Amino acid sequence: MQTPAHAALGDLLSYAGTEPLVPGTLVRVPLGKREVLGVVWNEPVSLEGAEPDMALKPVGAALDALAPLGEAWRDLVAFAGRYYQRSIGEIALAALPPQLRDLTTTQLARRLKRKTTAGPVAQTAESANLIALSEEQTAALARIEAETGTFLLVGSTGSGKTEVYLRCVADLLARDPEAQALVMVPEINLTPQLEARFKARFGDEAVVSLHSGMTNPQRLASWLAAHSGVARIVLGTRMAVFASIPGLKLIVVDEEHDPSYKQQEGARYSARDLAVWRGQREKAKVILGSATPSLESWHQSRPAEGEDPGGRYVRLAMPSRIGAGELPAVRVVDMTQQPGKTVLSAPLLDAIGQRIARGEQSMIFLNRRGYAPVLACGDCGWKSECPHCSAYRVFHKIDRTLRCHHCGFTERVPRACPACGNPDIAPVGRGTERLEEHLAELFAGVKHADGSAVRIARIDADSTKKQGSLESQLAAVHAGEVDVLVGTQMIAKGHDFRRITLVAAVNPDGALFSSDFRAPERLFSLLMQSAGRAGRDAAYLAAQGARAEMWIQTHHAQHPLFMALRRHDYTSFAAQQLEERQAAGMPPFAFQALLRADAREQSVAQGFLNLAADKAEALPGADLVTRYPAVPLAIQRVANVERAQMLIESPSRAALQRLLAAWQPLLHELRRTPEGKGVIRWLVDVDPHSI
DNA sequence: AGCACGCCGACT
DNA sequence: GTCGGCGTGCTC
Repeated sequence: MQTPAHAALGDLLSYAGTEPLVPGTLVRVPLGKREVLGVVWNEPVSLEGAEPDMALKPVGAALDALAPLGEAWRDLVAFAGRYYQRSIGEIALAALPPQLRDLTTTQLARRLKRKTTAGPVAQTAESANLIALSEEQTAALARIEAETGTFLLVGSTGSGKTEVYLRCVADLLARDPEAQALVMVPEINLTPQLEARFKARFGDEAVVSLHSGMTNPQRLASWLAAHSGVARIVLGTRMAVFASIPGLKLIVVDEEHDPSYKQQEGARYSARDLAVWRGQREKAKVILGSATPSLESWHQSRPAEGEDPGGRYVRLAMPSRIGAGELPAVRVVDMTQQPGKTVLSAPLLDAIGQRIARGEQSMIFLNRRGYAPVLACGDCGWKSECPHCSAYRVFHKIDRTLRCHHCGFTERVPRACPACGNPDIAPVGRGTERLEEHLAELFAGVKHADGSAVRIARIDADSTKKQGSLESQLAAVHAGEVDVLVGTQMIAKGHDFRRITLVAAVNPDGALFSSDFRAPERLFSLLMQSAGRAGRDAAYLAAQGARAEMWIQTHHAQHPLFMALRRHDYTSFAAQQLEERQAAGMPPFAFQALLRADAREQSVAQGFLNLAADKAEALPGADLVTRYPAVPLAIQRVANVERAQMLIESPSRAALQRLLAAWQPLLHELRRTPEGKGVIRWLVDVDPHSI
């Protein structure tokens, strides 16, 4: 009998019981002074005749009103624990709804009584009059129906990927009355609209959501519905990959390239990768959908050629837009040809002005919140550094504060330079607030035909802090109450704005020469996705006689990334990136992990990592795994904690896994030695996203 | 992760 | 003289 556990606690704990319990049964067990939730993990072992080396505590009450968690689920949890170097207990506990932890057996029984029968999926109004599929959709659907395994559905924005998901789910549910489907999206913001679409098609009863924005009782209810089979469709964010879904036959991972699928704290799992594993384990089909797939998935779906045996995913292409205009024309403005300090180039301003005149909307991206990223003194060189982090505090003009985006440290803006008293301290660079202000000044004199003023709006993490404010701001845009929308990448995802005919990225150059080798991939995908926001409604475009445009302002107009973007050519961009990755021996041609350590002193953190690397020398798999020297993180200090990391890389995933598994106990041990003294925490990040 | 035990500063 | 700070250690 076993319980969940944490960190240094052995993976599984043993308890004594009088009745044999089926693996997967939820139980309450004593742990120290507390009673906690546990999951029976293995078949019970008889201790008759054997002398126990430790007094076992008795297992507590079983939550037997609930069906035991299935073997497939336990395998998934065990695999995730193994692969991402965490204890089974940590994964299992994170996978279960929090409320299950403090519910008594009787409370649970009461909740279960409410609803336990899976109703037939209702024929709803919408499903009666479906529009015809395009040829591409029909072809993709036919192959998904005919084949098994993992599919990579490559469809441009507006090609109707969601409709393909809906049809696959519909076919599955109609064919198999027990079957269930899991549909994942990268962000919470995207769940309401997807939920609405699925409920319109399949009825309210059949669909539940699972994401961290839900209250505990809601999560428990959804989880129970999935576990009992009542819910035929489970929608959710990355956490949903761990839901207990006994009838699972289909998994959809929408926008599979999205970095949000990778958990960035605790157990650092990739929900997309686990979805593929889970699909294989449970013989469920997996559909990975994207307009710009991750290079990993793209590589996995390569067609066989010559010696190359090809990838393991079936690649399905849907290049055409449906019911939407053609893809927007991409205009690249060479900022080296513009007057110095130009923020918005004349041709871009002109294009925005024309749209305002026609009553169309424009959207401008700037991936930087606040008014200015730095405040600086021209006399003494003082800059708005954060006293606790190796980063500048951002100037937020709205509430006159300097805010550190890393540790949250906030102060009122000083009246004069804190170092030399010079009253003339100035913002350097620009964020969304300043861009919004700039636009308002530029268009202050411009009026609509009816004499009303031009309306500029801003959507970013600051403007949407309040509950529901994102929704209301989006609604204002939909209602046509906004002419120009400024925002961070928050507005690049999802949302169909029918009247937006121009999208602009005003300063995307940062990612071109980033030290992170994935930065170009992310930028390309973000720009493609942004371009996809424009001209989504063909009828509107036709009525306006307009063509949608995507504008890029750059100092590197000849960069191959922009060249490919102009042609909407993901394929050649991916080919070029993969070639570079292969030449440099980087993912997907190699497998990586990061070992990270935090300490008060950088030298302590690095010392711990380097010593750990020495210890790894003798471990199995070490000869196939490269360990690089420990280095400080890009933002070295956050909240007065120094951070260091070490990259570990191997052409063999198995060798990397073997080494990490053997390393784990040594690392725990090392922390107890004098060298590990000052280490605040350490962690392993398998398949890290940013390095 | 909790929740103990355990040894040093400002309060009834 | 105690209340309480969080450093270190244990939980089948």
